[in-house]
Amino acid sequence: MPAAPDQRLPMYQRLRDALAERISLRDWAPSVAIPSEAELAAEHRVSIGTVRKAIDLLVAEGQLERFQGKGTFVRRPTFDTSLFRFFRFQQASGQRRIPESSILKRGLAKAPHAAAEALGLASGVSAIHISRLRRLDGKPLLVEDIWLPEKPFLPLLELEPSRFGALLYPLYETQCGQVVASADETLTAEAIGAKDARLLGMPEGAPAIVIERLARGTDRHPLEWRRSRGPASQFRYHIEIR
Amino acid sequence: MPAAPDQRLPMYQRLRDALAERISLRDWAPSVAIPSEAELAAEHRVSIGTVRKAIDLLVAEGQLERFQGKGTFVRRPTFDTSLFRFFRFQQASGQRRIPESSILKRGLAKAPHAAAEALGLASGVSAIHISRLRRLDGKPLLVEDIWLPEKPFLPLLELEPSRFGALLYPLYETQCGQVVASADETLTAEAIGAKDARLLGMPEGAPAIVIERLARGTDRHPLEWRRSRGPASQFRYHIEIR
DNA sequence: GAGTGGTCTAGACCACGGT
DNA sequence: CCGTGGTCTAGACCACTCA
Repeated sequence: MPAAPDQRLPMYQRLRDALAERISLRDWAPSVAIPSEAELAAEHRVSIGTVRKAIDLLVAEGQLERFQGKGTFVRRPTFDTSLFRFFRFQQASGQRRIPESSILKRGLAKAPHAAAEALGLASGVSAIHISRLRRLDGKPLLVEDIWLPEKPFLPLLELEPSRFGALLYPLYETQCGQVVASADETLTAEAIGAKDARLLGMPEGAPAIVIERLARGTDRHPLEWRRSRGPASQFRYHIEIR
Repeated sequence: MPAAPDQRLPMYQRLRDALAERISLRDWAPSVAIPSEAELAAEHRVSIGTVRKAIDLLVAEGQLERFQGKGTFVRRPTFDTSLFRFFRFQQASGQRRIPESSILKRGLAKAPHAAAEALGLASGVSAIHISRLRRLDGKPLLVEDIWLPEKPFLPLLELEPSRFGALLYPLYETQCGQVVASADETLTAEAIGAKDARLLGMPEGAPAIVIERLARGTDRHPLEWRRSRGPASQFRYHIEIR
């Protein structure tokens, strides 16, 4: 997989690639600093400035984090750029809140086309399906359908539903050894169906924001696909153009 | 306006601010290179590395563009990160296309609350209103309501409607001397109203993507506020999370 | 105080664009 | 050919964290 480093590439690019590979191989735990800039410079026979430039790239990509005086660390994604962030949960008092979650369904089922394709499964193959409703202060916010490949995620089928907390990704890590390292999200809007409308307490046919997420592991292989729906009236997404 | 440079700030930050101010004062035309790194280094009595770091920041912000061998140039925003980009115009054959535009209305009117607030106008004050329908290959895509402060934009009221092309920003520049340098966009979705539904050829109450844009001049003062609506079925927005 | 990243310098040579 | 930005070096000193 790791292609031979192209000698025509600048040194700092090759160094970036070398470091990126060690990150994806999980050579360095996120809690302990990677080797210092001086050590990396000596190890790779380059000057410290070149190391800094390679690390600059990885920091810009969000793969590393620097802390002055402490060191440089492998970064875990915080999902603070997720589109979900733009559902404004009424009492928008500033700080982030995690909605509670109740499992509506959990089992094996034939994956729908979109899920199978995103996960790279043969069409018609069965996969783990989790359906849940997320609420904030009891008020329904999102309905989610989550699809996972059977292989590494089987333990989830045996876990007591009460042990599913508000967040699934820590569960993937502790129960299945899978770390979510990145994700792709797609936003669309559509008229809400009768069933989801009932769950969300909104009129049938009212506009809903639909967010699809494909979560990937450290090697960028697909881990989880989910589709979430929530009332469009509570959603505002903002960007700046320069 | 330009605060006294804080001596505690790193040199490259102060230099960035100095360059940013010259950009916003339009000292440098976008078509001619700004002074070379060596010249800026000499002028500000710093090393070339410090100049490079200051320019790095402005390039990352999208204010400058570098071309090896040619020089560094002031960048005009291309709006290629605009949310509008994610309306998929049927034959998505890759390259960008600019929808045609027909003016539905043009005149002075009392600005609605959202427009007045965004533009910093006293509520109830009258402003220039342009309403238009945008099509691609004859197929309606977007309805737009555009609001402009009377002051610099009066020439637009006297311009023959036939001279409004597909793009307004070049007109703002040639007719009113106003350059759009940045913008904020907000995305929501709502059920389409009867009138817009008719214009867009979609069923009343169907979900529509609503994009509001506040365009700003070089000094970041608000120039134009617009609200655009289009069928949600043709919209897909994608981001990556790391 | 030892070790980390953050800032800054003053050079060298390379790659590219235009003359 | 010259001038531009791109890469790379080998140092210096500062600011911060932690023992």
